[in-house]
Amino acid sequence: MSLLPKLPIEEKISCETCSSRRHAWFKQCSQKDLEHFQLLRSTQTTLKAGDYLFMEGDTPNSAYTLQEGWILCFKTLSNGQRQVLSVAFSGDFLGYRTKMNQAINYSAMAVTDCRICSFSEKNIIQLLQHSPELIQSLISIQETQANTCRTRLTYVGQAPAKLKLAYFLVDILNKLKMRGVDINQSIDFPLTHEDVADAIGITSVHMCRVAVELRRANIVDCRHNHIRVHDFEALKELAASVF
Amino acid sequence: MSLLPKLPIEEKISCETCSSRRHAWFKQCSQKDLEHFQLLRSTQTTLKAGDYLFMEGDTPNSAYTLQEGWILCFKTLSNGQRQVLSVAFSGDFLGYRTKMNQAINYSAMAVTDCRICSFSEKNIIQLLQHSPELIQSLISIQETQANTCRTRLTYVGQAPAKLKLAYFLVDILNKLKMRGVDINQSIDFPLTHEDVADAIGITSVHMCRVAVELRRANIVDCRHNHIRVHDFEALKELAASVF
DNA sequence: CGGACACTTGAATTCAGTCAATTCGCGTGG
DNA sequence: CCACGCGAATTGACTGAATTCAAGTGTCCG
Repeated sequence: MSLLPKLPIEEKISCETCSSRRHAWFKQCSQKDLEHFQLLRSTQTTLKAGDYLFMEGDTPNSAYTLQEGWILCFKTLSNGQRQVLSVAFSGDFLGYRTKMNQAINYSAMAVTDCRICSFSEKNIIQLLQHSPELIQSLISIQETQANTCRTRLTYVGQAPAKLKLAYFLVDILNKLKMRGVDINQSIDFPLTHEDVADAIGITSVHMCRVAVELRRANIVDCRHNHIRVHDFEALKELAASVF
Repeated sequence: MSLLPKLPIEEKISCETCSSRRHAWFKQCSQKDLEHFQLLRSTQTTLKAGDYLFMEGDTPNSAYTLQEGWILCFKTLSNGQRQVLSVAFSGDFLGYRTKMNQAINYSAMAVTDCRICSFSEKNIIQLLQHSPELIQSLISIQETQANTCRTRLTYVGQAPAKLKLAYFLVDILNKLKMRGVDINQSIDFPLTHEDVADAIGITSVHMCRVAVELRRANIVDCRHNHIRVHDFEALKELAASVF
């Protein structure tokens, strides 16, 4: 069995019942707006683990709301290294550019099977014209993404590896928690040591050493597609010690 | 004499004649809109080198357009280290948040004397309601800032010190060039080695070593408030080799 | 049960950090 | 105009965190 249950090619899910709704672009919409919103949804698709939603240099004419699954956004360097920019979860909005005909400058790859909702440029423009709250929400999403990136830049630039890892994990655990995951038991965690290493700017070998250290300290055990938090308080304390 | 001529406490400059206009939020405004814009400008102020525009944790009720001068945005860590997030120039828009009553999570400090144009939250809201192009422009500004941050994160996380420095300098030189500075001669450069080091995630001692290396290679000489580019092509080539 | 990939570990190396001592350059005040 | 003082830049010696290389071992999944 794969990590997460394969997503059936199922009937389209309505916006109203979509599990990602609480975290998505349209979280503040009224019932009436939601109906309109749904009409302008272009397509609903699935990705298999390993598939790209888009690649650096692509010019996708849509933006995407991730309904279910994990997606990794990253930039690739000329020497083949990656910098993971963000991990996207249910509700996250990806691929939007002010000018959709301009190339996107990072890649997005599914790390698990995913279900995704697409909006064409045309429909996005119509939605934005229709609803001022959606504009507000879009600006707010961009702001959040920028803040996350600034924070990441800060700890990647300045903190030692152990704290980078702690901060990164707390960040992800909080997001999972908000989505109803019980972090007191073993959780599906589809990122490899290498994925995490690329996110916090260290090598996978060093990532492993630091991971071992946190495990031996009985704080958190993170490997083989699972994470088990033994002492969230201690982990949060480590993370908090950065700022 | 100070690095840059002291800014006289002069008469308010009109938006129309403001030197930052070409790079600013309102760069696409019509003549008519510009007049309206100017009416809603709240105040025009000056900062002395070293002054804070705002500090992490503040809740300024205005956003700012930098008219003239250099401003450094940075986050501070608990151990006293800084991560410089961006260097702002003429035309850059600072301090905006979707909810202006929420605290800002980084600081902005003048590194030279600056002239600044403020917009109160109330007036920003009115401007945005008045002009859809301003909304568009705001989203576009946010997008650019996020892209810059993602790029910085990538090279800070993955590149060796020499390439980080090259990329950072090319970035700044390009911005200066866009603002009409002739980069073929010695240029005012008010950042210390320490400022640059904090931007690219290394120590000032190591920054110095790398700076010496680039100088000995006859590529660029950067110290004591001046930068002199000897071989911009070579510098750009170094920077380009990151991605 | 076997193959692939993820993870682990050790040893050697290297890039960058730390500490400390000068030197340099600029602005101030005599 | 020169001397002084201070912050910035430089240098050397040493330390240390993280990388590299290489050889395992463990786990998952078909």
